[in-house]
Amino acid sequence: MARIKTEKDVSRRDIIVKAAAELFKEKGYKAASMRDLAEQVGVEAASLYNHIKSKTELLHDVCFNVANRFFDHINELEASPTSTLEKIEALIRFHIRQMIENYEEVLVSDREWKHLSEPYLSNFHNQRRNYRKRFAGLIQKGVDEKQIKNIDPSTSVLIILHAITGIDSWHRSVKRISAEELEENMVTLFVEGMKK
Amino acid sequence: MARIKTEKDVSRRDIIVKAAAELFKEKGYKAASMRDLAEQVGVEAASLYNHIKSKTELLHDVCFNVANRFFDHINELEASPTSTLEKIEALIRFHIRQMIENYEEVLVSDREWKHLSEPYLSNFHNQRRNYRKRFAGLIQKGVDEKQIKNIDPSTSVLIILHAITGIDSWHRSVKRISAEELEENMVTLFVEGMKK
DNA sequence: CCTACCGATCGGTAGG
DNA sequence: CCTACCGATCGGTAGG
Repeated sequence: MARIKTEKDVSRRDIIVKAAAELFKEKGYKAASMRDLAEQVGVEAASLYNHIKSKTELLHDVCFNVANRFFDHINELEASPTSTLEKIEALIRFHIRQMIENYEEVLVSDREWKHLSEPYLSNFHNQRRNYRKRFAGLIQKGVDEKQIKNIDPSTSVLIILHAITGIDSWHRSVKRISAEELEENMVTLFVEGMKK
Repeated sequence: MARIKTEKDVSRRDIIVKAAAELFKEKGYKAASMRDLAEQVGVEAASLYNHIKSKTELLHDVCFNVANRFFDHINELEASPTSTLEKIEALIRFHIRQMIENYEEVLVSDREWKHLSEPYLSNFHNQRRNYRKRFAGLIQKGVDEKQIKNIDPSTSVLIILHAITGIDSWHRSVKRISAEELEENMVTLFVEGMKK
């Protein structure tokens, strides 16, 4: 008789993936051991394998969850009837919010994806380049429309994306400014900095 | 009879440290093995230990070399008779140039320092916080002098520093813009973005 | 600088 | 979900 997946199976797995994201973020993928993860979840290391296939599968899940979220957003955005500058601002705001609400997964996806194994490694790498190319395309359009200073689009994308991942320390900051303030601070620095 | 260090000893060690920086940058500290490093240097793994004490010592060397360079610079800068805005711009330009000329060491120092062991870990961590506090202090001063928009200084420092480390991909970029263009692009985005 | 080898730790499996 | 355990790989040492 085939085993039927209960809801408990699903949520148990989700707990493991979430804990893995935290652990990978804190220690890095290689330095985080399955025994660490098991301890955090409250089981023996061997028991994890009733819910997952491998350590690399955990990394895969985190990376592609994040990637899919960003792709869904940029697909929607490109189809929307807004101005180029509005699209760029929306893209920046989405990245900031993802970092605020979801920073562990986002950081793991950003920093640890190189530890993926093939064919997922190439796949992820290509998606990443595609996304950045589309982002740069929007900035190029803004330059062409003379709404944005004459800056190099792909460099700007790199700078902006890395700047946003930089706010991870904000989470641990003692005298925290609010998420709203943070977002406005960043948009000021970038969008105003780019505008003609 | 005590062994006397010849010049060849010194340069051999330097070669190992340099190769370690490249390897740590490429694979991450944990994923880079001493056997990888030995292969790159062209000896057996055991032979490395005639020149170094441990793997962690290599990381220590890279991290503190970089940290010292930045500290020397900010010390000199703070003592110089220039305006606040000039100091901030000089600081940004120094970071950019370090990334362009020296990016492997800088990136390892930035990304892998958490794998240092005590007491160096705490030491490095404190230095890092001190440096950023002084950088934020300069921005605060710029705000007080009404030369800079009313942004949160410590958030701005985070954003700026991460943005600059973001240009590491620029090294691998196909249609490279020049280092000078890159620097001007970044200064445009930041300094202009901050100015009132 | 090499050969030989160590104890520890890793991801993962067998079997219940 | 656990106990018991595997082969591989790690950083590092001994001895020459």
